[in-house]
Amino acid sequence: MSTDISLEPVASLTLSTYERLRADVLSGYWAPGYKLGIEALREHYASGATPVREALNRLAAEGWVQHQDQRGFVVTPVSEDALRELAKTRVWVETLALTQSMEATTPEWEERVVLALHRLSKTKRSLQAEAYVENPMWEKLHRELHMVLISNCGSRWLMGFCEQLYDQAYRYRQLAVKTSYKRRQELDEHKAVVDAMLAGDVALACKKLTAHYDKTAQIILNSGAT
Amino acid sequence: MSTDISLEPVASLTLSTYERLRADVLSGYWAPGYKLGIEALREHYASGATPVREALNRLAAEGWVQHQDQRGFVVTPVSEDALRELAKTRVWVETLALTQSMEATTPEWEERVVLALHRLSKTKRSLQAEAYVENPMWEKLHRELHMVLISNCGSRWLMGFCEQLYDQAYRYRQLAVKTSYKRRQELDEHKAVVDAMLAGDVALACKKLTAHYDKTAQIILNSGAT
DNA sequence: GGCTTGAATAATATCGATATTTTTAGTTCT
DNA sequence: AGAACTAAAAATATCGATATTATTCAAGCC
Repeated sequence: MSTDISLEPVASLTLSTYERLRADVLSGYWAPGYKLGIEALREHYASGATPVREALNRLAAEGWVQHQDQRGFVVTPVSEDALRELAKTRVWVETLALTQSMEATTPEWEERVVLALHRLSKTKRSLQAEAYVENPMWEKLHRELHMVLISNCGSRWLMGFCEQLYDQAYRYRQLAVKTSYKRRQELDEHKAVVDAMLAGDVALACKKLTAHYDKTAQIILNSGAT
Repeated sequence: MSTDISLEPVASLTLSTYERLRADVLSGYWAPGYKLGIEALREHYASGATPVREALNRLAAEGWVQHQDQRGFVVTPVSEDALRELAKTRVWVETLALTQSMEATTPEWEERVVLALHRLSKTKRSLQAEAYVENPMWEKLHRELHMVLISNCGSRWLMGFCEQLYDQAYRYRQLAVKTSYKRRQELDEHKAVVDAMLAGDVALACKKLTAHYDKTAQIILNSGAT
């Protein structure tokens, strides 16, 4: 099954449909290239045509789905080239954001980073030891760490771009995980970035961050998921 | 009046409504903070509630309007701080894109840049000599030049971000123009960027581009439009 | 007088039905 | 057979009407 129904009072059907649909595209539940028929979605999410349509329009603007005029919506396809481009862009934009964050460093920000790393280090990547089973808490804290790292850059635009790129990369990660899950010492990689950041070494921090992303991209490419 | 009705066959009402609405927000026809009531828009654009709603959802995802749940849509407000943040981000992201473009330079790209600058130089900024009257052709070619300059960066994401920031800045320019129009030697500034680019001097090109944007932001801030 | 309460009002969000358009499938002609 | 055309079927886009939810404004209460 796909997403669960949240128990909290739902503000509007459009929003709820949007959020669930988005989550299902990110997780790979709706595969890249899949034709998202209005009627099918309406039924799947127990919603109406209007909310589904509005959700799809928002997702189209964000690049998660593509809209072919008069021919409906499809989940944005993936490709090796697209992944390489994404990874490249991510390195550029996020090192930029990290650099700016570090140049405006404050004790308060450093503490937030340290805390985020600590929390992540206390959390298991997989819910099971034998096989990989996504741990939502780990995912949440991982995203959190990356966002906190750039949160001091002073530009909401830049943070938004990083967020977008992070989520796009997450979809690729999800697709790869379905094929093969490679163990790796992610904590060390994160720690290297944070250490360099605490030392005030911008170049080293960017280098470590770049290495982290390059490795991620490489693993996904090798998995052959695309 | 706001936007003209295009004579070409319109693909879908949603798309047409989206495009006209977007143009009207960009031009400042709908002022920042203005409440965009569904019924009013439906009537203004001779469209239905569904197309209007879908257009607004797309614009919300792009940051042109804000959606308050169950309370409709408003045009995203402007502020001095927001403009400063926008200008700062633009400098960061576009110098990044320009740098990457230059590092991957090709004769073919250089020719496209030279051509874009030439065309812009042949076009008047204002349709009238005495007073400022926007020249749509100049606006088109100006945007074109900036886009061509970064078009060689190798990342659609990055180009998309620059486009978004460019259009956001355009709205601020439009608002400022309504207050006061300052003459300036824009062509020289553009030429300086292109010359540095042709000389292969990345640092200088970025410096000139930064100066260009800083000046633009300063003029808008001084106009007191925000 | 200021604050809360409660219709009346206005707007948004959503649904069900309809008009278009695209796709599919079948049929005919070369 | 293969191409081209046509009719039927399916899907999208759009409309008009309804249900819900905020907002307004006036009356009652402390």
